[in-house]
Order: sequence, then C-alpha cells, then structure tokens
Amino acid sequence: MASKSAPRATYAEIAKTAGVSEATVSRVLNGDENVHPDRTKAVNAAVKKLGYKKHRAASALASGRTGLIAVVIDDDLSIFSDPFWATVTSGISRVLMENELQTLLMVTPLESVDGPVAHYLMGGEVDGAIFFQLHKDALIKRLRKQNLPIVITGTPHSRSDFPFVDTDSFGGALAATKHLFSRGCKHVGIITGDIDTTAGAARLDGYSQAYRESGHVPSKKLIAAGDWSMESGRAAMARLLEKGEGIDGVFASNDLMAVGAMAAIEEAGLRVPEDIKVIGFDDSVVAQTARPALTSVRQDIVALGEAAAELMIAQLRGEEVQPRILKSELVIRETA
Amino acid sequence: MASKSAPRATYAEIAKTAGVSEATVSRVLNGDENVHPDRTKAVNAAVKKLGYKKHRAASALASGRTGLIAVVIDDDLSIFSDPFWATVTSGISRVLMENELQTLLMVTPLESVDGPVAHYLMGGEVDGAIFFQLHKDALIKRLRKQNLPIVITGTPHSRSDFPFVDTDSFGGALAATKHLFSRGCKHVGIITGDIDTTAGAARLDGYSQAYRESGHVPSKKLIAAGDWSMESGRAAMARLLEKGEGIDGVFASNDLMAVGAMAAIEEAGLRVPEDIKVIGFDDSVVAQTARPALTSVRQDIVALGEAAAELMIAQLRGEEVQPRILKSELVIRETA
DNA sequence: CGATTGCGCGAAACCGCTTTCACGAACAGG
DNA sequence: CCTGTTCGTGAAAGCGGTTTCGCGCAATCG
Repeated sequence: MASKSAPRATYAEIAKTAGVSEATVSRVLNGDENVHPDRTKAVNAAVKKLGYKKHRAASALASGRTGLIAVVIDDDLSIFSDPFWATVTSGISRVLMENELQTLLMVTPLESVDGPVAHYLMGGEVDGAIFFQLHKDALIKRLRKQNLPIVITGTPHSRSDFPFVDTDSFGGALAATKHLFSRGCKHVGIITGDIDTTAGAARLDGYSQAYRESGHVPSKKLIAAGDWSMESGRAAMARLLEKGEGIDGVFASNDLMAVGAMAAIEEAGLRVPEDIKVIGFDDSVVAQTARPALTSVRQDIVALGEAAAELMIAQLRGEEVQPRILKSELVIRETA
Repeated sequence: MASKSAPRATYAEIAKTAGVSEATVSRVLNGDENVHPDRTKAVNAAVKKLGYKKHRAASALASGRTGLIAVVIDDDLSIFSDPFWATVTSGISRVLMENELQTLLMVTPLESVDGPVAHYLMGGEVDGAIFFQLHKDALIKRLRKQNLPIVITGTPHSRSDFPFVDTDSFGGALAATKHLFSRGCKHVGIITGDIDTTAGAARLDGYSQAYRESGHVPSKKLIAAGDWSMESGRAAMARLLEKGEGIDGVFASNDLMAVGAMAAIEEAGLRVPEDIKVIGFDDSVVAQTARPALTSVRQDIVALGEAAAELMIAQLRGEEVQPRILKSELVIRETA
C-alpha cells in the first residue's frame, strides 16, 4: 500500500497551466498531428514544468492498450541449465523499453499455457505476446484469431504464417560440417538434438547438405540421436565409436552434447582434436570453459531477442511482417 | 490493436444476473467478509456462468494497485554468462503468479536505473520492486521512503534494514574449506571474487573461519584475488602456484574461476584432484560439464527467487519482514 | 418499550485518460 | 457574397472497477 507522497499531476492541471482543454493535452501527448504548434509547445512546457508522467492504468483503461508485452516461457525446459532464454529476454526487454513498452514475464509449465495463461492473454491484459519455441501451435492460432499480435522465438512446428525469428540452424550446421571436412576429416558424424524440434531437424539437414556438397559418402552409421543433454551426447558418441566407421570428426547439435561427446572420446582413450575433431552449437559458456576449448556455432542471441521485439512493434503499428532468420557464425577454438 | 471478439463481461452484468449491486460484486470479488453467504454464492455463480475475469487496468485505476511487481536487473553483468538470474527470476515469477501478481521485467544498465527506471518505479506503476544485487543503495533508499515495497536478492552493500534474501555464502565457503582439510589438504588456498561485493567478502570470511577452526596455519600467500571470471581464476591460480607454498587444495569463490584454476593447474603439469583439490561455488552447469566434474557449493537458486517473492508478498500484506538466508550445500563430485 | 448500536447493502462519486461529437473559424469554390 | 469543406478545438461521455457514505433493519441496552 504505497501511499504516494508527490500527488501526481493530471491532465486537469496541465490543461489549466497550458491554457488548453484536456482533449488537446491528450492529443499532444499521443502525437496527434492536427494541433497548432503553439499549443503543442504550451502543453509540452507544462508537462515538463509539472514533471508529469502518464498514468498507465488510466490510459490503458480508456484506450484499451496496456503497453505490456507478455514473454511466455516454458519452465521445465532449458531455463535451469541454459542462459539462452535469459539472454534473448534481455534483448527483448531492452528494445521494448526503448519503445515505451514493458515486458511481462510469464514463466509457466507448458500444460497450464492452455489454461490460465491463455485466459490471461486473451483477456486483453497485454498488447501482444512473444513465445519461446515449443509452445503449442493450437493456442497460438487461437490467439491470432483474436488478433493478438504474436511473435515466436525459434521456428514454429507447423508451417503456418506465424511471425517468427530464428537463428539459421541449417546454415550453421552446414558451415560446421564443411569446416570439419576442410580440416581433413573423412568420416564426420553427427549427434542430433531432438529431431521433433525444428532446430533439431534443421541442424541435421545442414549436416546432410554438407555431405552432399562434398565428395564424401555419408553413412547412416554416422548419425546418432541425442536429446540436447550432456549425458545423451556422451552416450551417442559412445555408440558412434562402437560402430567402427573410423569416425574422425563429429558435429554435435549443441554444446552440452559436444561436451558429453568429448568425455566419451576421452574415455575411449582417444584425443580431441588429434583423433577426433568436435564442433558444438550455441557457443555457450560451456564451450568456453571446456578443455580443450570447444569450436562452436555462435548465434547472436541478443540480436535474436531484439529482432523478436522489433517484429512485435511492427505488428503493433499494423505493419505486415516477415519471419526473420539470423545468420550464425563459426567460432573456431581448439577442438576443430 | 486487437479487437476483442468476446465482449468481456462487466460488473454490471454480474450484478444483474446475481441480483445484487455492483458494490456487492466488488466486495465479494475482493474477499470482503461482511457479505451475506447467499449473496456471495449468487455472485460467485454469476461470475462462473459468465466466465468473468477482472479487468486489470480498471481495477488498477480505481484501487491504485497494479498487481505488477518489477524485477530490476543490471544488464551488463552476469546475464550473458550466467543462468543464475534467469533461474531466480523463474522462481520469483512462479510464486508471484500464484498470488495473482505479474512479473514486470526491467533489464537496464545500472546508470539508467537512477533515471527512467527510478522515475518509473516511483510513478506508482508497480506495487513493488525486486532488485538483483549491485544496485545502488541510494536509489533503493529513495524508493523505500516512498513506501514502495522492496526486496533485494543478494545482500545489500550497506548495513541498512532492507529486506533481502541471500544464500549463506559464509557457511558454504566454510563447509567447502573444511571439506578440503578433511580430505587431507594441508595448504588450502582461496581465489576470491570481487571483494567489494558482499558475496565476495563473505566467502573469504568463511574460508578464514575454517582456518581458524582447524589447527592449520593460514598464510596470506594462499589468498589470491579474482573477479569472478574464468580468466581471472586461471591467473590467480598461476600466482598461487608460483608462490610455492606447497598448495594442495583451493577453494574458488565461483565455478567459473574454479574451472580457470583447473586449467592453470593442468598447464603447470599438475593433476586435479591428485595433486591439488578444487572446489567451486554455485554448482552451475559449468561445474557439471567440467572434467573432472567439479565439486561445488550448491545454492538452491529457485528457492532464492521464491523467497524473494514471498518477502514481497508479505510486505504487500503489510507484514514486517526479516531478511532470509538460505542454506547452501556441498555437492561432492570428482575434484575434491 | 424507546433509544442506541451495528451490520449488510446499494447509490453514486470517482480514479485519470481517450475519443467521439459538434461547433466556430478560416478557406475555397461558384 | 453565399454555401460547402476543412481544420483545430473543447465539452462531455465513457472505460470498468473501488470506495465512501448513509440508509434500513435487527439486535442490544437502559
């Protein structure tokens, strides 16, 4: 129950000291063009003099616009082990703030997204919503039908026309795999992420494409499935080694699995990068702390968040928006 | 400009279908005791039947309570390398949501905290604010003077009476150092974090206390300063080794520096844990991915966030609150 | 048994901003 | 010189809850 000490200024006072009506004050403060310059100046002067700050709730009530953008994040995944979303969110928040919008954080288990969260989002409590991948497309469709501006961070599952932003997983995997070939690897394996996710599939596609473009012959024995976790990377690598295809390079679909793979390689008595070269994806802290330091595909995560926010703002302005795919970049360290 | 399709129910309709006045509807919905059970039932029935959901903006305007809690985070530090705050925030968000409060995320450079952010917070746009350590106490004092409920995550610099939540850095460092002694180490060093931070100082204190409690003799040569970064850990360890005190154990004030220290030890041709045992602090992903896996002091980070939220809620209820220090726990892996 | 107290409830004012509507002035066209 | 527009502006009606105020009635008191 914070009792305000400074009795906040209102339109009434501004109107009086500027010698205009409240309606005009509103027009000036909302950028209406059709106001005489003199009055505009008067209003602005009064605003400054009184240290006026618009009352959000009142504004929201009257206009129906809350100035709030929800960022919806699934809480059982990634969050606790991956700084990824935090970084994206910071990018989002910055851009939104610059545009006078606030970031409303909703960390929620996926199941309840359909319940309370959906209810909340559809209740007009926010002006738009930014989802982190993995959210059910069904809900998102419903929201769009309500005309709620939506942006998806990461590629949506279904090939719908949702506005989304994503890193170029395909291109990153392609570059990583090619790099391994160029370093002299003959038998390059891949440890995939969850293939049901778009990112997992795209990274596998990039790997395959690299094989196609090189003169090398791919073998199904060089493909092992992981689930993004370190442990799954270790297990997948162990399988790859067992198959005895003479593997001498491996692209892991994320850094965690790459680190797992490195552990498996060492356990098998082999050396990285002398015997087997390794490349990860994400360029997370883990890539930097690993020994030897992990070569990895970097995505500009902050930029991803900024792009998401920009797409949202464009929609708020009523513009048509296109999905945005951000370039990724290979960061070469010691493992390849 | 989302045009709502379902023309949201209002008090007017509820009042009509329940056969009471709007005032009574409000009373029921806000938990006023002095309403006849029959009417309460009638109102609740009407609410359910109409699928009513309170309009936040309207409620905020009339009551002065926004239902929004700001989480203020400094953006140049930690965020990009440490999942720590993300995890805390998820804990905060969950608890707040359960209490019908929303999390407003403000990621901002420290300097601008005094400007726009302060302005925003003092403008009554939020019901309370949770800060992540490192924020200037001056601002926070001003906010408290305004009666804005505040919680600090991490220990505040000055010894004021701010409500805060923190992990028991002292106890964790104490336990870690003692553990090293119990493993047979005779000369245990410490790599400190930034000593100007409360956490950095407390961890050093814990280390010193362990020395005092054991029969061992401390030496200033066993203390090396770091700044929380991996590189600083590596450099500090190198210095420690040079001094030739026969160091055989080291407590690093966070995991990143511990990993750096391990690298330095290896570079010196020594082995972990055979020659030198290492313990970190935080139990982050890095501790798990390191090889050998890093023994570390775990803080329950989600719990930290939950505690912060609970402290906030208590204040909102007008209760007096005490700082909360959460126990830490030693997770023993391979390095000690 | 009249006077007092307390409880449950509705009427209505109000929170601060937005937006519609209509009006007067300035201007263009005939 | 008289209509038809256009443009800038103010009055006022909301937006959807919350809260104060006072009324009627039943319980309590002297």
